[in-house]
Amino acid sequence: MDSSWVNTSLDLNINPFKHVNETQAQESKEFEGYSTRVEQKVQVKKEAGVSALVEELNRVNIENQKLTEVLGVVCEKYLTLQKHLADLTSKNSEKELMTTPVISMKRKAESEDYSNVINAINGGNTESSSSDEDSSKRPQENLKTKISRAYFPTNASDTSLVVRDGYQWRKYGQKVTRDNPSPRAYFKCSFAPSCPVKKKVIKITPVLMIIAYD
DNA sequence: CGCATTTGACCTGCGC
DNA sequence: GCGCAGGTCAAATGCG
Repeated sequence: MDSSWVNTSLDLNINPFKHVNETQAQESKEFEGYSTRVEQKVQVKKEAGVSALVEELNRVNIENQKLTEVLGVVCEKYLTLQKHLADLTSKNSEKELMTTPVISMKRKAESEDYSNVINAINGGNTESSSSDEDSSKRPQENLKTKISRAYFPTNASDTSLVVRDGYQWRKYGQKVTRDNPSPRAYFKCSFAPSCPVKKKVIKITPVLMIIAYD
């Protein structure tokens, strides 16, 4: 959205009396012979109404100017954000191009998943956007397993993948994967013996972990 | 001693 | 069908 795309002016008619047409002028001439007393009464009423209308129109006009200014500021901020997003996206694509030859073409789904994570971060989403897309494309898979993700800040010096999220988890495995130098940890819910919930903790940057709940 | 964590082995699924 | 990589299991180990 650009400010040039939208006509921010409300195009308020601040002087409606300009647009009186010729027929109305003729009609007024025809009534010139009427008594002056009636005319004066009507004139007094008209003047009071006109002054009120002009006052109202002035108020609306000022409001219109203020809104135009606010809209201009909003458009400017939007353009700045859009530029920032474009920069981040281009940086990300460069990074992907550099890493693509290293990452095996196998486990394609996993690699795509990881890039979606980065995209989600760039887009400012805390929830992966891919999950929404997948839900429309592959509804049957989502019926089987519902995976949600959360991003968790961590210290760069903290090598443990233990996340205190208020639930009881038992770590049952840890694995180093090719697409990420830092290991990923696998946890099972230990809140109840029959609890089927699992979570996977992956450190995607030194200060950020992604937790995938299954 | 009991529980949680670690870690190497095994299983499973996907791509070629 | 084979090889590879992610996911899981279970014995070993550590800690309170």
